[in-house]
Amino acid sequence: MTEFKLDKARLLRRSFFNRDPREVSPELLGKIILRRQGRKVLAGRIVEIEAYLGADDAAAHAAAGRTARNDVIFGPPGYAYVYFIYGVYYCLNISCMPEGDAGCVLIRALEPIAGIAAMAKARQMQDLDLKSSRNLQKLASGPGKLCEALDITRQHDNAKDMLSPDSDLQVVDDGFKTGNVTVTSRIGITKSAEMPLRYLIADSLFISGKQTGYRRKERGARGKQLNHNH
DNA sequence: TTATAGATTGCCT
DNA sequence: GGCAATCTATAAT
Repeated sequence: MTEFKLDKARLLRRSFFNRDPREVSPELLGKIILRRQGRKVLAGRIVEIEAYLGADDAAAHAAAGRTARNDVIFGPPGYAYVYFIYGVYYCLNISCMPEGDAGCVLIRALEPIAGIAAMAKARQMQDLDLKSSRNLQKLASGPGKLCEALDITRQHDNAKDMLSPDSDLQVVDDGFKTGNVTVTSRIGITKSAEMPLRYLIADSLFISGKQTGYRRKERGARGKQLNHNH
C-alpha cells in the first residue's frame, strides 16, 4: 500500500490535460482521484488508464462525431465524462486536448487509499474483512467498480470540472512517484483493438481483471515497459 | 419502430 | 470458460 497525505495533495493544472491523451496517460498514473462526501474523503491512486483518441480511433466514443452524449470529450480539458455501460455500470473519463478537439482518458483501476470503509459499503462489501488484501483488491479494480466505490454517476458527475477547488470530484497530486509503467493493448474492445493505449503500473496489485498468477504473468510478458522521466 | 452491440462485472458450471 | 443483467446510441427496417 502506498501512503497518502491529504494536506500535501494539490489539484493538477488545466494544462496537464490540455494535451494528447497518450501523453497524459503515463503521467496520470500514480495521481489520485478524490471524492468528497460531506466531511468524508474517499480517495484512490490511479494504477491503470486507457487513452481514447478522436476520429482516428474507432473504439472511441468521439469517433462518430460530437453528440449530446459525448459532448464533454470535445469540451475543455479536465472535465469528467461519465457514461453508462451494459445497462449496469458507469465509467469515468477525464477530457483531454484543447476545447474543440476530442480525446480522453478512461480511469480503469484505483488503489484505495482513503475512505475504504465507505467504498466497501458502496460496493456492498461492508461485511468483508477489509484488512484482507484480497478484499481490498476487489474494491476499485475496474472501471465499473471504481465508479460504484466512489458513487460516481452520469446524473451527478458528468461534465463536472475535476480541477476546481469547489468540486466534490477532483484529480490531485500528492507527490508520489511511480515507476514501472507498462503499455499494452486496450481491454474489452473490438474496434482498433490492437493499438497500445493501455497504461498500467505493472507491479500494482490493484489493476483490473481476475487476480490469478496466469493472467498476471501473461500481461507482464505482453506489455512493453515505457521509458519516462519524472 | 425494432434490432443489436457495447470502453463490464459477477455468478454459474 | 460461458453468460445474464439491462440501458443507450445507433443502425436497420
